[in-house]
Amino acid sequence: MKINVAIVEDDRILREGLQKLIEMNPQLICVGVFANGYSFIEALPKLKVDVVLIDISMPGITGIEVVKQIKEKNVKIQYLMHTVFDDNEKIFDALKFGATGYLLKGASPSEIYDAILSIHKGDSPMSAVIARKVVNSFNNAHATIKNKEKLSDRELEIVECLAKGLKYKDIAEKACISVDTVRSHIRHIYEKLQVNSKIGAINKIYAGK
Amino acid sequence: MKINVAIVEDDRILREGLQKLIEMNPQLICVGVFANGYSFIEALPKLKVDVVLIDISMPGITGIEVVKQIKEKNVKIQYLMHTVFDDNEKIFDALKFGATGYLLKGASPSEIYDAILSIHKGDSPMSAVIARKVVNSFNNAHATIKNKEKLSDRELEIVECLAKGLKYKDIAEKACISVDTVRSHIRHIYEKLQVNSKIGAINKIYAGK
DNA sequence: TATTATTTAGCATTCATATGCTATAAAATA
DNA sequence: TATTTTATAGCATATGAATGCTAAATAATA
Repeated sequence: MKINVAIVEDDRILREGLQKLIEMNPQLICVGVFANGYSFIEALPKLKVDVVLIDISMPGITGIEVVKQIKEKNVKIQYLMHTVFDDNEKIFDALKFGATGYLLKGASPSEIYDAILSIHKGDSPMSAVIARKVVNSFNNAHATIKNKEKLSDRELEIVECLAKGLKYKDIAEKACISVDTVRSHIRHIYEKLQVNSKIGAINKIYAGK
Repeated sequence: MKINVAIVEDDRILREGLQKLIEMNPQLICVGVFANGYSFIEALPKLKVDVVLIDISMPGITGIEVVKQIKEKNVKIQYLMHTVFDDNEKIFDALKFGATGYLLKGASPSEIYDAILSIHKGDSPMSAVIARKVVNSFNNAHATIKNKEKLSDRELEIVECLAKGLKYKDIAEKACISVDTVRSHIRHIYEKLQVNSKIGAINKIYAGK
């Protein structure tokens, strides 16, 4: 089964280069080439696309906006964001909206082929440079784990309930204990974590992201 | 400058294979080979290590535990986790404790070399399969962004304060408005997000991670 | 221009939370 | 065995938060 690929790229040279590259590979079909987000979104209803290779930042509607708008209607299309590695925040925004792969500008033909096949398989091709940016978003998890260790199992269970927004009464029912016992647990939790509110405790346990 | 590499791997065949591979590369120095986490932790004080290639799951103390224990003392060492791709939760745990790269078992010599050089450069080498697991942890961000869009700038500002654990009085001071106005904003926020508590609102705006 | 959204502000009331103090049995640990 | 941690429970009180109702000026939008 061949993979249907669309290209969205404002730079003419790059766009045509990518098109030729896709057309040269017998496993891929180039189903559309677009110079901007508008024309792609417009053409989409008539298009059968598996993978979109899209420039992350284009004049007018950006690649991120395209992902955002289309993901709401069509979840299956995979977006391989074409980017330069110092696009920091944009890289995260695209991820949040449902992009699943990154291709650095300047990638070799074989890297481009690999990335398209990989993303179509359900993986997330991305360079180590970009992966590091993603990995770093896990960095402060270390402190929160140390706080987690301060609490007993039962206490952690209570904090989980707090994080879900349950009231003391709800927690009492769920845990089959009295409201006063919930209070007691929470008192201990606050002491251990050195906080004095539900949100304070939650932030110590599930901080950052 | 050569890169000092340590190997921690319980499987003898694999361990010796990796050792030979490292020793064959003139850019790398194998400063230690260990059959388990204990002996590595014990030897560490006398060792000058840049990159540790470590099996994620070993009998006794696991690779994850090793990362966890050592990261607290020595932040600079980079951990390249050696793993099979269906190790799902372990992969996340290692990330949280400070591992920054993944090497699949069965990787080719050149992939191993690339990964070591890459992680030492400050990037995060990992296969597309593993990257996808990481990327998927961003999946529910979409819903939260849509909720964010429902709020005005001022309201978002208030929610941020709530998330930090500020009280109404604190928020009023910080925003230079009256406590009643804070109340008013929060009332509107709750209506828009269809919630009835601070934590409910926070979860709608900063959900999941 | 008419309507809606935003930002500001007030007051009263009920409900929820935080905290001070106490207490007991079981379990884990020194 | 002695001590500490954990899980349970109670009561009283002060503080904080949620909600019901109102209102008015400005900004944005239909």
